[in-house]
Amino acid sequence: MTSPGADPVRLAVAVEAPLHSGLHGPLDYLSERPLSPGALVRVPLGRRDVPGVVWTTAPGDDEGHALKAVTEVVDALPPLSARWCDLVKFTSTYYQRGLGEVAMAVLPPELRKLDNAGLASRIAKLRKAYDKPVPAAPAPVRPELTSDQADALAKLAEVNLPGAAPVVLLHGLTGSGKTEVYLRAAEAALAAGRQVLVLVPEINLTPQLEARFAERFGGGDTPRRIVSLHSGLTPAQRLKNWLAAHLGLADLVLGTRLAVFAPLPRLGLIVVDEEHDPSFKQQEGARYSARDLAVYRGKLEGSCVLLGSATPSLESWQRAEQGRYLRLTLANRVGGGVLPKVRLADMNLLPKVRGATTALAPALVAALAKRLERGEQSLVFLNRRGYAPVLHCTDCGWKSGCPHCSAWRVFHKGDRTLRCHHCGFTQPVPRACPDCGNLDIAPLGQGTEKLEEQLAAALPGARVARIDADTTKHKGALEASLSAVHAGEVDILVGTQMVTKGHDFRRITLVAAVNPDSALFSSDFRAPERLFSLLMQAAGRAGRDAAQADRSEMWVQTWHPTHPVYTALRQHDFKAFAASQLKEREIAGLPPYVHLALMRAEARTPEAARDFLQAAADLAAELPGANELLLYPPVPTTIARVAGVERMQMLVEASSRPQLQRVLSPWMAALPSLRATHKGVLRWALDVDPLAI
DNA sequence: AGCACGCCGACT
DNA sequence: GTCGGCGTGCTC
Repeated sequence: MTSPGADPVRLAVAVEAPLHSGLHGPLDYLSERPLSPGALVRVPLGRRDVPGVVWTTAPGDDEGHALKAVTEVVDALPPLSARWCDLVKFTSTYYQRGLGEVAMAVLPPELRKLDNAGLASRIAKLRKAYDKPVPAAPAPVRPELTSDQADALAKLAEVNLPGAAPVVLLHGLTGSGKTEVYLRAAEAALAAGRQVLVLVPEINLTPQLEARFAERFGGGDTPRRIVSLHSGLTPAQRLKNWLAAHLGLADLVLGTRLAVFAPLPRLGLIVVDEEHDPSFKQQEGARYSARDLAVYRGKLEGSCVLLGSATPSLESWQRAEQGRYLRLTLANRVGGGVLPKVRLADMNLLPKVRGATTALAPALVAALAKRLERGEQSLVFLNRRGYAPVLHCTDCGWKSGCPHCSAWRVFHKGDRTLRCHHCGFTQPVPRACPDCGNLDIAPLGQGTEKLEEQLAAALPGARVARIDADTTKHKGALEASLSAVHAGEVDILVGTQMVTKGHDFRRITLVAAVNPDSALFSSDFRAPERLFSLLMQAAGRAGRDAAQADRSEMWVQTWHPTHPVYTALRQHDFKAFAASQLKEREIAGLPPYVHLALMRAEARTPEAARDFLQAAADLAAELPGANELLLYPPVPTTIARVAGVERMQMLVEASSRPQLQRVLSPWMAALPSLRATHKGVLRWALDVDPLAI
């Protein structure tokens, strides 16, 4: 193989080597011929043959020990760009995961299995399908811009100069036409010959937005190729779309968080829709925030990043306040519609019946009845499925706990089961109390099943339907329920938060949140922000039809009517809410004023998990820069035991990102040594910038 | 994490 | 005799 005079080249290759193996960073191999960084290869690792990405190359003077040779060079694939490698490297160091692990996790799984020949044939097929002439489609009709949209786009054009790579926060309330701004910004990027990346929080939201982009850019004189990237695609489809992006054949890539790693040779614009959405944070492996990586990638690629939301994250909002992001505002609904009037039902003022407050405020029932009379629809929202969150024995006090988790099992009346929503443990409802035999076991609290009953009882004759994870388990069930709503076969729709996102119910003039207070007292410091966002989103479901907008209402039942969340909601005032929340975060010493990482450990016993975390803290305290950190004592996680595994966590705080980052690498490198002395620990994980603590 | 080696118990 | 249980150790 070796031609005379050609020296072997030494390569550092990023391969998937587990963290605990002690193999960090790329591994060294030899190649008979020079290879460029970003090339896909197969290399021997132990007794296996694994895929890897060439990271760096160096002249081949060997330093003593013999290196193994690369098994295969996947020439068929053009090398990944230096910028792509930079994004992967950043993700690896910032979120503390192995370089190769990150690189392999963000490549399509199918790619790792293919050899040169297989890949070459896929690529050939893909190129042929484009070359094919596209049937002529009518040129798109572009809607007239509102003055808000026109202003925003003018300002965007002012800052989006070549090389400027601005980050723009588009604050636009529901129905104000954010999508049209995305479309126009995309149009400009496409016209300049660049590719556009659009990130959405959920797979369900991709088809809708994809259709909007296809309608605008799929036809006309220069039809554009649009592909989607998310985990719902078949492996073959995902590979195909990924290749189309990488080869520059796709002009628009639309996808969920993993699409932030799509290789795009001519990237010109990144749109992050609903940028505040928690789904952008990956919750396993490298726990990256796709929104934050999009901002980093924009800088890297010299691309404009457009972050859009009706209720921006406080992190993005603060950066806009500081002038680091440009803020553009869409304050009015397209077509002159108004947001529904918000009405608070103060539960403290309701009379008690047999010591208990009625579940539905009479004023809300009256408002629902009015909708029935007028033939309009209502949406009643409760973020808790099942009939009741817990059963209890009125005699001995027994409660329906889960034997494997530190959580209650939920009573589902539909199939008469007790179900644990954390580990899935399900049993038939006992006829009598398992502890004392008493026959009087009663449900406590309220879920969507019960709410459905209560509404039917309060409004005889109303056609009530329920949409939640339980009613939509079977394929097509969600679509069937939604079309029943659209066909006007339902008067009152009961649902969990899955009904609050995206759907365009034209005949709904009332949205009610029955028990939103529960979110206010969760351990999650972002709970008020999330609740506000959720309620704003829910409010946006009402009065979508401009003709009905003025008599649309959002009802909120609450025991805390003076809470800032509800005050701000009533005034539709995100700015005031953000200001008050940021003030609170500053006083409490929470992000974005401090920077956090959360170390979690799982073990058979809480003591083993705690001892491990304590030992990890002792290790951290020895590292240079440790005096800049605040290490909190280990505490049990919110649900301490899930499926028989005990979970503890330890918070690490620093006043700046560099201070935090400085200690993380040596700390994570030192941890595997604790395995020997802490054998009870099943696993540990670090979450940088955790969503909840 | 894989994947193999290795050193003990129950089967054709 | 060997098939296979999973403890232990290694991977540029």
